Amino acid sequence: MTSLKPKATKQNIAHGVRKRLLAMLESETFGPGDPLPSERELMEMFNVGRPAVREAMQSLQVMGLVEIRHGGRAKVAEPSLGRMVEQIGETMRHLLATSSADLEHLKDARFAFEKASAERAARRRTESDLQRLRNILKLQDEARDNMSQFLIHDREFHRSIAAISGNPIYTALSEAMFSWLADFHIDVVLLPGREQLTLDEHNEILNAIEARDPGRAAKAMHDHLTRANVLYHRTHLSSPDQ
Amino acid sequence: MTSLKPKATKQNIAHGVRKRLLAMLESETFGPGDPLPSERELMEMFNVGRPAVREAMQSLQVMGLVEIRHGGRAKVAEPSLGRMVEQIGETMRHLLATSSADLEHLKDARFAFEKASAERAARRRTESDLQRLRNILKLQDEARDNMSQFLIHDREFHRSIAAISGNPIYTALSEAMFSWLADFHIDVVLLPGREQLTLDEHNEILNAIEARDPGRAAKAMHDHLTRANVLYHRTHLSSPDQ
DNA sequence: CCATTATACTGGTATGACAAGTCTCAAACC
DNA sequence: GGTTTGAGACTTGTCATACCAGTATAATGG
Repeated sequence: MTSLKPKATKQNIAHGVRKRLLAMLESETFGPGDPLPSERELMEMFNVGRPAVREAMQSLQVMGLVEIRHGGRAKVAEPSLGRMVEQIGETMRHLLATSSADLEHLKDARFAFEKASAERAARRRTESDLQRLRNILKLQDEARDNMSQFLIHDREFHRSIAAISGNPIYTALSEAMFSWLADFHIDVVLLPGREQLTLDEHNEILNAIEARDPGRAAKAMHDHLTRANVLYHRTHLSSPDQ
Repeated sequence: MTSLKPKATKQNIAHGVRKRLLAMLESETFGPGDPLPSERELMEMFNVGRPAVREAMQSLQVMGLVEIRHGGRAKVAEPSLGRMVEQIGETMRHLLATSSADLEHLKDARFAFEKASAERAARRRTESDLQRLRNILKLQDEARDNMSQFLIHDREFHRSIAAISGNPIYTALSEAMFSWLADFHIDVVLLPGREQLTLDEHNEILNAIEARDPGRAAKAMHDHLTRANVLYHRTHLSSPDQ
């Protein structure tokens, strides 16, 4: 018997079961919403114990590929970027909680991303896009006395700019970065008493996008985020910015 | 009957256990490398059964926060971006396998990311950075007859450009996007017989970075990726499935 | 002293039992 | 007839137990 085994026993049984289940999900036999076989059926199907099946299913749930409900059969979930973001959200929260350096890196990455997003929006925006942005800004203006509501519209403004790209990855990333940073009370853009400044900057971004001027849009976004970040540091840390 | 519940009930016991374990990991009592209590100890500690403990630990392993070895105690892992990428790698693979549209979106996002990366590299590059890039290009040139080796150096070239940013998020994302796309035989940049073209384009990117010309670097990167993508489409359109 | 082995750990898996939630469908009610 | 309700048969959730399979460590023999 040759000792050349390219596969051997990968890690554990559950891992093998997950692979087979993944193959099933990628085949044509299962589509989003379809119910999966019960755990008992699967353990007979794969000749493994229930723990192995449960572990594999649990793993698939964490991956966002199936939806498990107590008492009912698991259903095939529709793969979505939003679910993936949810998947790594808690991990990211833990990472940021234990490493303040990574928090700065994430803020920096968001800068670059939002700038690219604004540039792209300035190139691709349609009339309806502008209409939506204007509406959001109007709602945000009306909510300037309601901090939490004001923040919701702020988030929506950035999200919509990302959405104009037409690439759902942009939207998901915008949404994700915002919520990750918000978890750490870094509202990125907002400070009490500065609502008017935020609104003015948003307006400048909107004008640049309306004018189809990518460079101006990028600069407006950059100034917007930089100003907020500097203010944040001065207020919370009193430490100079790079 | 008014049913106003602030979602106090946990999903399941394992979820609660995971939360308590997470709190332990974020406290000062545990640092990277420290061994965790055994499953038996944890089930006594939390007054739950072993499945609940196992499920929670499994979840933490998927999140990349602990390392579980058969026969030994679990250890606290050092949180890292690389591990997070690994975490969502398989999910991403599945997502791309079931949605060809998202594949295009990912390629598009990579374009924008690599452009921003090149811009930033042109602004921040040091002499040692240039030295490293030149060395990689030299190795890639020498490996032009070895396709797999050629590709490794290609990957390293892009990774190094991202690394110049000084932000590990850039590096991790560059690595991740490259490997995700590579899984689908989209080598993004490489086609047999076009090695010299790839080398020339890499050289132009390097020159732009050396000249500290962000715009030129971005354009060079854009042309590089666009050319590769167009070639890819043309090749696969005219040839049957492979 | 070092290498080897025996043993007491650890996690991995299987099984059975029961609790708790969900679904189905037929009986009961209006 | 149409709607509600509730019993029963599913399902997953959890636990307890036992045993298998690796690992680490102490005891043992050179």
